[in-house]
Amino acid sequence: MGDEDGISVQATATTFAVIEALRDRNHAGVTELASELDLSKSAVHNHLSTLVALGYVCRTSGSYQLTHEFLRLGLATRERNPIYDAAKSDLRTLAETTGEIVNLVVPEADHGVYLYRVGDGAHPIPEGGQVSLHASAAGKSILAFRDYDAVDAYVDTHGLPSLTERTVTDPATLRSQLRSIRDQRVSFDRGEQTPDWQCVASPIVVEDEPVAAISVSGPADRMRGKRLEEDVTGLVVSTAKAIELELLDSSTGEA
Amino acid sequence: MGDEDGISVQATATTFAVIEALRDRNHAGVTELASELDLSKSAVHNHLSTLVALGYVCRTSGSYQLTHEFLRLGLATRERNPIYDAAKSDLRTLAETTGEIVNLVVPEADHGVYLYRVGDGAHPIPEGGQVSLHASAAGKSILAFRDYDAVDAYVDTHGLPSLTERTVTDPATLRSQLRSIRDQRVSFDRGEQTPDWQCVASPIVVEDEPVAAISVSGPADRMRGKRLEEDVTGLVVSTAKAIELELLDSSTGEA
DNA sequence: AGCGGTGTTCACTGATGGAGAACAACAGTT
DNA sequence: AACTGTTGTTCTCCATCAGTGAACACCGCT
Repeated sequence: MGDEDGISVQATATTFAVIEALRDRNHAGVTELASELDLSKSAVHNHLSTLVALGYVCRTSGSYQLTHEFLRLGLATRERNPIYDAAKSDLRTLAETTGEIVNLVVPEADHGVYLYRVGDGAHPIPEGGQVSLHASAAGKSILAFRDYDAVDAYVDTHGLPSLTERTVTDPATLRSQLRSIRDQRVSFDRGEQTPDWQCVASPIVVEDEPVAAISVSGPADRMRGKRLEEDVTGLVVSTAKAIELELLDSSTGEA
Repeated sequence: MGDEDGISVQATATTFAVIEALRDRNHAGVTELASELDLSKSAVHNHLSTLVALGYVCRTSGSYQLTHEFLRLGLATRERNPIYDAAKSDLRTLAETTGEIVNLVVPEADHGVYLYRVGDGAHPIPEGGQVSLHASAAGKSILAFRDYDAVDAYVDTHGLPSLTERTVTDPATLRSQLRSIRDQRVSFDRGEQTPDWQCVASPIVVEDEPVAAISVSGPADRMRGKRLEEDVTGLVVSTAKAIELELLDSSTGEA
C-alpha cells in the first residue's frame, strides 16, 4: 500500500536509489552511499550484497560498481524495437555525409528516448537519455503525428515548461508548428532545448502512428543558415522516408 | 537474515526476477508473470507498479515492458570504461577489412563480457552477454596475462566445464596454451565454445594487467585455413597493439 | 603498534510485502 | 446486447523481513 505515489515495494525503490547512485559516480563504497542516500550502512550493505548475489553489482578493488548485466538489459530493450535494425545503417551513412551527430528517437510514455546515436562529439543528452516532446526537433515531429486530443492531453498534464528562452511555451504556437511539421515532414529546433544547439528532425510514421524520429544536431555555429535549412534538411527527410519503407518491407516481407 | 546465498533483501530479488522475465518475453501481463514466477498476482502487481513509478517499466497497449532507462544504465556501464572509446573506431575498420564480426571483451568477476560488437550477422552470444574465460579466444587471451596463482584460483573455483567436445578441459593443456598465447599475443578458438564457430583474439594489456581482448569470429566454414591462421590473425594482433597504444596516450596525455 | 577509516555482522522489532479472495474492467463470442 | 472467460486492480490481515544502531573486524596509514 504505502503512500499514494504508486511505490508499494519500498525495498525496490531503495535498491534503485543505490543503483542510480552507483551509475552517477561509476563506483562507490558503502559508507559513501549510506550518507548520500540517508540510509544506515547495514541497509546499503544488504542491498549491495543482494545485487552482488544477483550479478548486477560487483566489487572491484574495494569498491562497488554496476556490472554489465545492465548493458545486456539495456541493449535488449533497444533491440526489441524493429526500428533499430531498420534504421541503423541508414543513420550511419547520414552521419558520414553530414559529418554531424545523428539520433534515432522513439516515443515512450510522454517523452522521447535517444535510442541510438551515430557520430563523434559531445551531445547535451546522453544516448539512452530522455527528451521532452515539445522542446526538441525530434519530439515535435513525433507530436505532430499524434491525434489532436493526444496533444491536448500532453499539454494538460505536462504543460510546456521552458528549458531555454527559445522554448515554445505557447500552445497555439506549438499547434501551428505541428501543423506545418505534419505537412513538410520536417521540424527544427533552434536552441529550444539547449542553448546554442540546433536540430533538424523528420518523423517515421507507420500506419498513421509516429513510431520514431531521426534528427541531425550540432552546435549553432556549425548548423547555420543555408546548411541547416536546405542541405541537411533534404538528407534528413529522405533518410527518414527510406527507413520508413525499410520498416514496412521487413514487417510485411517476413509475415 | 535469510539463507546463506547472500540475498538479504528478498524483495529486490523478486523485482529482478520480474525484470528478467520481462526482458526475455519483451512484454507481458500480470497473470502471465505471476504464474511463471510462482508469485501471487498482487505481489507481481506491486512490483510492477513500483517499477512503473520509478520509470523502469511502462504499460503500453495493456501490457508491461521494460523502459529504456535500462539502456541508459547499460550504456553508462560501457562508457565508464576508457577502453571503449579507445577501441571503437579501430574495431570498426577491422570489421570492414575482414568482413567478419569483431568483438571487444572485458573481464568482470571471473568471466568475460562482450562490451561492444561491430559487424553484421548472428553471433552465439549477444552483445552485453557473458563468456567463460577458458572456453573462448578472447577469454583465454585475458587469462594468459593473469598471474599464475590467479589462473589456479580460477580453475579451482570454476573447473573447466566443457561447452562443446572441443573445449579445453585439461588444466595442463590450458597452461601450455596460455603460455604460447602470452608469447604470440594471439589465441584461437576452434569450436571450443560453440560448435562450428571460430575465433581469433588478441589481448590488450596495460601495466601487466589484461584489461580487454578483441576478437574476430565467424562460422567455421568462413574462418578456415590460411585465412584464419594468417590473414585475419595479423590484423587482429596489430589492431590490439594499436588500441593499447591509444589507451596509453589517452591516460597519460590527459592527466 | 596504534589509529582513522573502511566494510561486515548481529539481534531486535515495527513496518511492510505478500497471499488470497473479492472486485472491476474488458474482449470475444454467440 | 447480454454473457462469459479472462485480465488487471483493490483490499484486509498477518507473518515476515528489511532496517536500525551498535559492536566487531579489517584494512591502509603514519
